[in-house]
Amino acid sequence: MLAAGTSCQPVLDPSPRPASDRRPGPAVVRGWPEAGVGAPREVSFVPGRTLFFDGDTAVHFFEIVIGTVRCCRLTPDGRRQIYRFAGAGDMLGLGGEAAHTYSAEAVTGVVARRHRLAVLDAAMASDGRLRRRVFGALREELAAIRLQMVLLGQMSAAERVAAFLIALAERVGEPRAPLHLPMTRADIADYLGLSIETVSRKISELKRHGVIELASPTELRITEHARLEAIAKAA
Amino acid sequence: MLAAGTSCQPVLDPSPRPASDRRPGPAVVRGWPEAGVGAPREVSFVPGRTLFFDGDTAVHFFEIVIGTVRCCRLTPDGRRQIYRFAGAGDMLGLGGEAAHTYSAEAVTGVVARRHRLAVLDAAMASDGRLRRRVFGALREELAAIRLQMVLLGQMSAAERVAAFLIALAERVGEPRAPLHLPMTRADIADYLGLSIETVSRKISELKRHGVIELASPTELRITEHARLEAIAKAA
DNA sequence: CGTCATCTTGAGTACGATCAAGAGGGGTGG
DNA sequence: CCACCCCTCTTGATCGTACTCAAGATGACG
Repeated sequence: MLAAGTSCQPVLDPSPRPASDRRPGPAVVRGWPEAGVGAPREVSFVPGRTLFFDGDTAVHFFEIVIGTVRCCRLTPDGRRQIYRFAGAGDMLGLGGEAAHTYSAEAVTGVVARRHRLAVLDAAMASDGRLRRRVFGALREELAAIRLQMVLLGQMSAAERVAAFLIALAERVGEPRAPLHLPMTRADIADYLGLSIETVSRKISELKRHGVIELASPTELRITEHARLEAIAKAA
Repeated sequence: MLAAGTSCQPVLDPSPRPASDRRPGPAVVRGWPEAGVGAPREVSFVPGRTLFFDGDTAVHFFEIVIGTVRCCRLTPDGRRQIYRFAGAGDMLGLGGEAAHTYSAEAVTGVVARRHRLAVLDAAMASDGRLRRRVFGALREELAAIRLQMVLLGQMSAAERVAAFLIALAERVGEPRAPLHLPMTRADIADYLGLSIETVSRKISELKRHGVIELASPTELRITEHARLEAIAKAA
């Protein structure tokens, strides 16, 4: 299914496996040395595949090159909280935990650089740039997660959806550019602490009020940026 | 009001100022050198006083010696999310941000060691133990915050309150020991993403069902640990 | 003893969840 | 190529939980 060793592009599996398929499925494309952190390997994942599981012994950390990854936790009774959507440039599993405390799953086709955690500590001693970069990644993750806590604890459904779209648009940079939602409504719901139906309703409302245009469920454009920001008033 | 230089114990101000009093009010008790991170000073804060404000230039980080600190963010329209209650041994403001992204306020009388952030980077290069300790603190903060996101996004009011009490009890260690709540119901509400009334109601329910004993609003004992954990089923 | 802040409890309301049904779209097989 | 299936998304109706508003209880402090 997965043509290994031929391309850096994410190779999409025609029949993506369910997330419950409990095999980390990296296809090693190639590896090369990089200063400071040993020899990273570039690995790719088809949508739905898992980079690592909650509870796995933390051996590697990942640097995403292409694609979107959802970082999530499951409760014993099956509820899921996505606490982060990671994209190109983001680092995963940096905490240095003995075991990962969350699962990381490919939402789209994903290409990532895989580094050994073991060499990180030593490398950080000698390499100030690396140390500051790792610290910067942790800092950004903390800042983002704190914002998300305000969202989950204090904001209404409409505010959450508006804030989500704004954050997504800011990632892309261009405020007028069409926006692609790589994740499903279920993913968005579990990220925002809402039900699928509520997410769908609030998006429909924004469309009905002319704040956004919806070409398809996954393709939209923010037409009234100011109004969207007014709705997501809790910055 | 504050007898500086006389004691390490938190000196409680008889008339605590509101949190809106925008002066960081450390009373320097004494300073001494410590290996690796320059010369920390031991500073104390009366209840309600602020260690640092959201947006302040990050000059110091703090290590709590005594007391409880609430780390929070305010939305433009005045809603508050407390994302962490920090206690003895916890580190605050470690992110290394240019500016703090949250406020830290003393809930009780607080004594803390104040370190300069500027020397941290250099010290971490040479001191592996320090580096791992700082990393460990960041890791723990991330792990705790992720748990809190599951709580905020997925759990019911009853589950949140139960989980909160369990977490508090685990901090103390002794499961049968009487538990002191240093924070008000408003603090708990803003931490759990609930209203004051709901927090009060759920605590009353636990009391009515014999799961906890409530000597006073701030003094309780968990009598039925298993049932409390069953209520907070989403570990 | 009075005042103020916090906490508790009650009544009514509203927001979002749940249950349910139908629409749209992509992929597969006939 | 078309029909069918499945999955996702949308929309509607109803329900329940937690919020809001309101009033009283409790306790600390002057």
